[in-house]
Amino acid sequence: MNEASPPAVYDFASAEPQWQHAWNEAGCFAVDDIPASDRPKYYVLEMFPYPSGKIHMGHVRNYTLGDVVARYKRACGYQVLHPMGWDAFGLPAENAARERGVHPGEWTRANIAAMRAELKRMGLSIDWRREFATCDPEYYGQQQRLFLAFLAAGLAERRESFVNWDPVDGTVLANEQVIDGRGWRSGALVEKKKLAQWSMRITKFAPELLAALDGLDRWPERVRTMQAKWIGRSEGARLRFPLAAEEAGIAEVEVFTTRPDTLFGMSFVALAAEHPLALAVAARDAGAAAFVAECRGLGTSEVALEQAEKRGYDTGLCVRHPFLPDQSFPVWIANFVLMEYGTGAIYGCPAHDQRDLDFARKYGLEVPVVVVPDGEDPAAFQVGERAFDGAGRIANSGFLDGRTIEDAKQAAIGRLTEMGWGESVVNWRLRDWGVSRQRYWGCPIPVIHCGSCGVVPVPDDQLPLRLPEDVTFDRPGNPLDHHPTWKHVACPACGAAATRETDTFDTFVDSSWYFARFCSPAAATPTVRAAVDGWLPVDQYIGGIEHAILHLLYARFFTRAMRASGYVAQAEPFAGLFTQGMVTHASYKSEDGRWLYPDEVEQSHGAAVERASGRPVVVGRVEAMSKSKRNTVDPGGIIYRYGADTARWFILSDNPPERDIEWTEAGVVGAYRFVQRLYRLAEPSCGVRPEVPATCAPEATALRRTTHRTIAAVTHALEGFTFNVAVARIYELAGAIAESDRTAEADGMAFARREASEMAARLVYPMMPHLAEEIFARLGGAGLLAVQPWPKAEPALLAVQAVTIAVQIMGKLRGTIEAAPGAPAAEVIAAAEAEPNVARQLEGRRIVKRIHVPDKIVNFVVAG
RNA sequence: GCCCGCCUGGCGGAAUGGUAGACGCAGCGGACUUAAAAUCCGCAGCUUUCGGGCGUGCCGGUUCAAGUCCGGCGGCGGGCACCA
Repeated sequence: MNEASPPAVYDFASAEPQWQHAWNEAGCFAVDDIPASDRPKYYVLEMFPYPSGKIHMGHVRNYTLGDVVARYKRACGYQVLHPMGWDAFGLPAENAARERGVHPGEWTRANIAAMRAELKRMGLSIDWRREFATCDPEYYGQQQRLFLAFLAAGLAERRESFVNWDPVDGTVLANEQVIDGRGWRSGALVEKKKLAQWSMRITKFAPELLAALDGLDRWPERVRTMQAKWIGRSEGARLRFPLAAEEAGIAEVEVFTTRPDTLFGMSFVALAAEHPLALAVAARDAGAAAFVAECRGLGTSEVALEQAEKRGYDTGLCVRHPFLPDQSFPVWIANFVLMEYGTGAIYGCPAHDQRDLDFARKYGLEVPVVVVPDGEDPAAFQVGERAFDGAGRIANSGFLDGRTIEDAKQAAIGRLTEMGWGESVVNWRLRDWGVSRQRYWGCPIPVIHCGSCGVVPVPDDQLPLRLPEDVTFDRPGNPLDHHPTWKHVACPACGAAATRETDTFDTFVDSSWYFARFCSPAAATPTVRAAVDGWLPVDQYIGGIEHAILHLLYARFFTRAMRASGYVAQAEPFAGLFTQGMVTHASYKSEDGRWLYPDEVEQSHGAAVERASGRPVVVGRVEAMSKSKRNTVDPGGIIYRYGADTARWFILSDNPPERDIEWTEAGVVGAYRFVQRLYRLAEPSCGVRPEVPATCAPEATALRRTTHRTIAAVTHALEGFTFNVAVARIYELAGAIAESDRTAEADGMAFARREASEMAARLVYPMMPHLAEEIFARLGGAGLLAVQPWPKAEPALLAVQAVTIAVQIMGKLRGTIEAAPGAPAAEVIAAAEAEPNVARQLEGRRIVKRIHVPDKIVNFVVAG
């Protein structure tokens, strides 16, 4: 180092493409459709991207995390399936078509090409031969085949129903896609509309989708809870109240309740506005019709948000009561009753349900108390403005009096069943999944509507049913429907003139089985059993928490439906799930209120100013990167300036992967410095091929211990998904290598230093693969690091020679002593008592108890 | 309203009930340099009469020992929400 040689600089710009090329040439990341039997398999998958045109930092994080797992598992001897594809259907392509006159397919393909190039520059260990886009007819044709199988199996059906209509996007939305009463994409208030549309019978699997959550022990608890709540199992009773007089042929009202114990506390029945009986009344009663129309126009969620006011309309109808034959109860239409849940009708028990109480107070209905808290007088207990829904005893309820709530539920259901008025039932919150979308850029639903044959599947030999290319976007609505010829066909069954279904699938259908298709992406059938049965389930799935319900639930359903149709053996698609945090950044606003990109801002004299004008900038909060706030950083630019490894290293440093991470320029520069430092640290060992030394100086042994402890620690951290800790341990090893420079001449040090450098490269490989290959090659390593096995720590070097034992008095640290590992208690305690500071403090005090935890701690408990 | 998670230096964070603050960022000091950058080395929770005292949101408990376990409170974040 004394020579005036310029410090080595790692030229990532030439090294990164070179190593990517080398991996590609060697086929390091390719696996077969049918996994080989000689090694265990591991399927790593990151949620595939929508091809918007550019990758963003969320992608960088997602795919880096997956790549660390893939490269690590490969080194551990697994054959690793790590594919990439494109969630390529969807509305943005149609919007681009409307705005710029470019065909959605062309726009999408161009975006895919741009993003593929960016992802490749990240150096991901992906088997690119498996790449596909969901808009490829070869993919969506197989999806059509799956759908027809589901149709035949009764897992898909066409149904006339109220749907969520997004007036801005001009399409139907699934319940899952309505958030706070607004469309998840457009943000428009959703309307209710009755339409015939296709739906997937996800409710058929509700019990098993719920039960199987328990087995997903490598899923975050949070996601499992969210799904469980969404599926929403509740036990209760269904019961039928006969109407005092029939209305339009309707003789009774069926309700669902979880509180049959409070049946004696009933004071009314309430119907949803869309309930058949409500509609029947509305048909003859103008007041009812007006109220029903009002409820429908508002949308239930809007009411909840804006006013939360209970409103109703008295139909004038009455029902009889199973246990109170002498009384009758009024039937109301109420705005707080949901047609989608239960039976669309409830019985009101105001004393013990807050909503019912609000309603009863407003309309002057009775409030009979039937549950009394322990210690209260049943005759005197009254309910004010708060309903009582706590524990207590049943009262004023005939045969139920004195029972607990649970007992009373059973007794009431038993009596109802005997009387034939009702029965116990399990109700689910989950609704069937409406998949029809009135869109062009999606997978065509492969059915034909024939006047005489009804719904006829498109014959298998006509799949894929392709989208027509020649469509126009010059008017609102569905271009497929407007197409002059596409929808007109002869019925495959009878030959008569018929029309094609012009709706396409919700794009969530496309992403519900892509993980299965990756196993055999070119197959002439949706799946190849030996391939999917060999590779599935995905061992580690990685993506954002925002898909905790929608995508993950649909994929779970789809896998079950595929199993029922014989396409896979597995019921669960994802054995392990990891939800990553978001990438955040400070946001900036100019004086005149424009959002500024971080690139437009610079630091000047400790204050942020606008680069172009020098004007001060308001620094806003650190939040998720978003285009609207312009607080985004383009990964492409970062990779160009600092290299892929720097970007990967930064995004793995500091934060645990599940937590949000703040992207900072300083952090990136820090990561880049480490890339260069590690490269420089290895330099003295380049070309050195020392034998295992006969004797090692203590310094050399110490370095070797650090090296092997780091191997163990990094391995442990990678296994536990605590990549930030792995990063920290590698920093420590780098520090140890740097320190060893001072004793480079000691016995065995050349060997120890070379070993440390090589191990640093090998340990850093999953995270910074290009740099690792470069260092490994310069050290004289044979072949590609990408095919090297994961290093193993030598147990002899992990064994500690001496331990530092903390000495406490009454739990407070008073000193430390060195001891041999496993030293006998008496010896250690004696040494602890002799420690000068400890001895001084123990003077004149009586030791009551001596606690000795081997190799850890000694604690003296003293009197007084 | 209900459910879940989180709360540790200036900042991100580390810590199988056993020496709190590893590692990094920012900071400070030094070396090298005409100088700066880069690099390298070092310091660093607060406080102190230099013995020590205080310290992981707050209050209490269990324990020889609590960031960690238990109970309560507060704050922040997220999810669900007229679900009968």
